Amino acid sequence: MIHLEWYRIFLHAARTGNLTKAAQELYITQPSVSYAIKQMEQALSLKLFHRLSKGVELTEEGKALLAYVEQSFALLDAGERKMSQLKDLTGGELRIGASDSLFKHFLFPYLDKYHKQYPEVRIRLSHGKTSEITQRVKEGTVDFGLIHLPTAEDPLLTIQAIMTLQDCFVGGEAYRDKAVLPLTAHDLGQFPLLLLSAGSSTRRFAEHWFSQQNVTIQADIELGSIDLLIEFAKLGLGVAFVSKSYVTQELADGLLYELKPTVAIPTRYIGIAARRDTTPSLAAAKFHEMLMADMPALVT
Amino acid sequence: MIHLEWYRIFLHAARTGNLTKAAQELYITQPSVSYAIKQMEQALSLKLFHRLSKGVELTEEGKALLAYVEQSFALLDAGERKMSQLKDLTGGELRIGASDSLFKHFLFPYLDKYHKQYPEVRIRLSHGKTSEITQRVKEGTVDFGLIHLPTAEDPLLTIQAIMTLQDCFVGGEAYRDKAVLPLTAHDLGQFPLLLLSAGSSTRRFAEHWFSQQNVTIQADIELGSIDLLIEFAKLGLGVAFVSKSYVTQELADGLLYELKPTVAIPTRYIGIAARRDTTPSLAAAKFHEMLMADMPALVT
DNA sequence: TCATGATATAGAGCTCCTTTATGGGAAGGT
DNA sequence: ACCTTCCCATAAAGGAGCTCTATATCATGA
Repeated sequence: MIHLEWYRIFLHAARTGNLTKAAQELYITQPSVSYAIKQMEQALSLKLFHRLSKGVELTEEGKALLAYVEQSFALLDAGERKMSQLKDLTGGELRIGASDSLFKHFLFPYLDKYHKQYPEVRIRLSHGKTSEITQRVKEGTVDFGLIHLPTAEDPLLTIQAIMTLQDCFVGGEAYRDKAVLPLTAHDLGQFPLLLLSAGSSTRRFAEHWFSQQNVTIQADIELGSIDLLIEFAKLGLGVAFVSKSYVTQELADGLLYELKPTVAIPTRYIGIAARRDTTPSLAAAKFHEMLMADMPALVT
Repeated sequence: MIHLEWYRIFLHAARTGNLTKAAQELYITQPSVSYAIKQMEQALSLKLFHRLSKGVELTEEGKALLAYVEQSFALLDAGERKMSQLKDLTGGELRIGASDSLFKHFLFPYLDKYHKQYPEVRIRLSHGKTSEITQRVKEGTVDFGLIHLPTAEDPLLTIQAIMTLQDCFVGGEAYRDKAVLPLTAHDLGQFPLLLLSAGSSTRRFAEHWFSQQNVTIQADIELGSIDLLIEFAKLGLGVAFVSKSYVTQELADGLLYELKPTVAIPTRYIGIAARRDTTPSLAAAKFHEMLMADMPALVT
């Protein structure tokens, strides 16, 4: 078996054509290089160098070997550089999966900040339903997932609540006078409702809230994007069910009005799901750290 | 600095996902593998494996590294296979340079035999003038060269005579009666002469022989190919100056007749030129051996 | 709770790489 | 011719660090 360290010595010797110089480059002594080359030649049972009076020169066989070794070492060097990049986050990638609505309204500012701090880290986002996100976390396809809680326990996952989410009903100018007194679920159900598409956890959550109060609702307008939901509400097309934090600005500006329900909408939690038993990549760990630094302490 | 042997251990560990198995594959103990991986992680200052209860699993960084290491090792393996081929002559190449006329009439049977014995060795031939051949030998572009002697001494070359060459004058049927008695150079110069093109060493040799006897000649027909020279002579177009061994058959068959000169044509030598101080490649050494086995002992 | 199968750690041992010292050959200058 | 210089090979001693044995520790599953 060829001792791999020999290849390094071979490489230097071949490039310099001088065992003494090769030794200097490697910070070892010339006999050491001599010895290594000799070992190598014995192992391969062929001569790699011609010994000339003014140094060494590759034999044809040596030249052939050099071609392979050079390429091989170039790869290893590239690998080590890559590792170094990953280490100091000047490379690598951060892969986050999240429920559709969380990206823009929750994650975006952090991604922006992260990207500014580590511009070399490639950010890959994938969205999907909560079950798809957790699956990707388990597979290792994403570093971690952000999901709405509660979700099913899974022995392979750690799930940690990191943020509260307070939903609310909002309407445009037309609902200004409706916004004074608390409304029953039934009352709210009478308005044209602007809801996220069926399948989203927010939609399920809203339906659940209504159904608990024996109100069956039907979305008048169903959209895939929370932004559009808010825009439509501003235009007065109906009452939207959205997270309060997404419309803080609009409420303050008087573009939207909150319709308070008689029965409080439960607080929801945003959770972060990661694989148990695995250390996240450095890129991911840094992001996690950044996220947590900003979060109020929560009882999980 | 990463000790390269670590990579081998890393590779096995990554592939098996089990340090103990990796150790078995490498015929070392598990703590040895543990130790190596740890060294490596410290050297790169990042974690390469997640330690799970049922083995190890690559981290993202580890996966990235594995890609490089696998490719790199594949190359080294390929290199070792190549060396093995070169060693047992199931690969590699034999590069011979020779003066034009030598290939067909001298070298061909050996090349044929060599190729039959080592069909995997690629044979590359290059022809040119003697000076070009020796130049290629010095550059290492060819393993060795076959040339007509004498040639200039060169400190970088070893030149060894390996075969004698006896030139002669031959003519066709028309010269049958001329072939009885020895002829002077002057007599021979009167015949239409069939000679190799100017520039060839055979041509120079012939001219030299004539001029030493104060005969100035002029080629009536000048050809680049010895075969054509012989054909023309058989057709009776004149007297050709060729090596006797090339026309042995024709002389025996009575297709050509030798015109004996009064002054003997000196014996020439075919020599083999190789670089001094360098061992030939194995492919070349074998050919050289095969060549020499067939040669009569010669005083150089 | 015990057995099993992993990895981590500690400490001793020994391999084999490295070093120092030396020799010899070739090239180049005097 | 002789001396100097440069370079590689060899011998023998020394030691760094890999490897081994033994053991601890932890997780899993029966």
